[in-house]
Amino acid sequence: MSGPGGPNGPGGLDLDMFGELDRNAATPLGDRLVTRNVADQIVDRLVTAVALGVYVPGQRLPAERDLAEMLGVSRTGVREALHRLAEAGYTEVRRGRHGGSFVLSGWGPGSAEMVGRHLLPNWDRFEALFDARRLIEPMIARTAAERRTKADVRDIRSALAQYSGAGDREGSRRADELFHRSVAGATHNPVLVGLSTQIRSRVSLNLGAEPYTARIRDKAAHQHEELAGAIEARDAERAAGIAGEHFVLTERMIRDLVRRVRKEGGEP
Amino acid sequence: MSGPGGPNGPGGLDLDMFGELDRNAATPLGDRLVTRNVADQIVDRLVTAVALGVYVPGQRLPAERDLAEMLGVSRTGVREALHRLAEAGYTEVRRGRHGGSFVLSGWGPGSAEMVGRHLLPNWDRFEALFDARRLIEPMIARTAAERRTKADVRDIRSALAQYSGAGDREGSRRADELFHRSVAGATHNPVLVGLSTQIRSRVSLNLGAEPYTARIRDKAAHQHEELAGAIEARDAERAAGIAGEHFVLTERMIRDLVRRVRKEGGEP
DNA sequence: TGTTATGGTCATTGGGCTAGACCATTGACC
DNA sequence: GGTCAATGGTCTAGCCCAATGACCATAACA
Repeated sequence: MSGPGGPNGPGGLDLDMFGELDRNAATPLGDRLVTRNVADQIVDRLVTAVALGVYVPGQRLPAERDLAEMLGVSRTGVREALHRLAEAGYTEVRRGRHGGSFVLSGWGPGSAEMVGRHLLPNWDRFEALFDARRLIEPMIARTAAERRTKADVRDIRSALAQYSGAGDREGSRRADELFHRSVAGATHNPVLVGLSTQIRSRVSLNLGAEPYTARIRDKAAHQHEELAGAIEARDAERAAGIAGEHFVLTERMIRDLVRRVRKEGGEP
Repeated sequence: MSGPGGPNGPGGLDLDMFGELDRNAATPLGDRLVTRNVADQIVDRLVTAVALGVYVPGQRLPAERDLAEMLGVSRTGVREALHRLAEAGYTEVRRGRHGGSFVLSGWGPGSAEMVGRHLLPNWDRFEALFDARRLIEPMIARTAAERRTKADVRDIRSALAQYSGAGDREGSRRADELFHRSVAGATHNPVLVGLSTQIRSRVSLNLGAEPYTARIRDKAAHQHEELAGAIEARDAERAAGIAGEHFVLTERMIRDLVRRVRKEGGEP
């Protein structure tokens, strides 16, 4: 990925979003250590959040001081990150009361620019993550169906209700997270819960995926219902099947998106 | 050992179940940023390498200057890491020519003391880890059987031969690691390879090493052969079944060991 | 028109890491 | 027995990043 002065230009964004994922493959101790800049990491997360649809064009990002506190980092680092975003053309900075960094139109989820810069350069890695998720999540769903207690069912149902009642995007996101976590929780295995959480958070945080549109949301809601039903009925295989479909849903969306951009923009 | 983030570094999937489970859940931007210490990262890598049998008891780790160059880091950081290892009792540092950091032996799993002091207090953790392994490894074996290429088969066979030729316990351990890694490698998914590796290293880390007797070794060797055969034959279900049995084998051994010690020593 | 929430700027401080030199110790080899 | 090369042990100078904290500038709202 473009080093300093690479294809993105001197002020460009260099998004290394995977760190040492496949480090174990080569030498016994792995590659050289990389200590990532604070600002780099923040840029990474913000760009991803925009790609995710967490922040849509026109929307304001959290204030510098807030971001600093949220991320447990000084305002200095946050400022540098926000400025890089602005220089790269992702955002516009306004001063004064109710000012802040605003996502520019044209840079939302699905923008060709976003895909070209964020997704294509790491496509192999995305494939691996998707692939792993497609294998692991159904396994977790199957196990959940086999082991669930009444209390688990209550938790899952409650998350489901919260998903239905969620009004905005952020609410949906939270409820979705809660739902999947409660499913994983039904395995009664903290290792699996952690694993599932991490995979989901990496697919979304590292990936710029899972855009929220109304249609997707409805379909996802339906699958959630079905998955909950299968788990409640202790129908392990059906639960696994539904989980598989569920995660293929967003995966396919992203594939379509990438394919479209590849055609338009030509091969990089 | 192995501080927050686990031995795989910030990019790897982390199986640590004692971290806050809801860290990534709520906030759309994810966890608080952590800039990991250089020394921490080196410690993690070294501990993992030892746990995986890359360096066996009695063996010398690379010299400070070499490690520094290998990892692209200054000698200062390497020194701190090595000293922490020594303080933690993993290694012993010798000076002079042909000196260095040497892996210590003596934290093997056979001793009742080891069981009482380390195994019992974390028993829940083991249960979860074993449980997860019992689910994940068969899945990996299944996937490997479906995807293996001729080259994969060659790798697996080669590891198998090395296992047969291994004379001592450490040699077996290395060959075992190599075998399982090559099986995971046949999935052609770096995420799965990392996951499998991490599970193995976690088990070893908590255990010192897996129990080892001639009988177990032979049985394991036999299962390895069978697993290799199933993968070569692309018999996914059989591969999964064998993998399941295989990991149940050592699991049962450890349970027996613990039960014995519990009886002798009384409940802690 | 003041208040307030925001970004803009600055100086200071501390920590972590690098780079390099030099010392101390040991064992192998001649 | 001496020599020497490889190794850990120590120290210093310096850099860069990040944190801290204060203050300024600006714009919108009441």
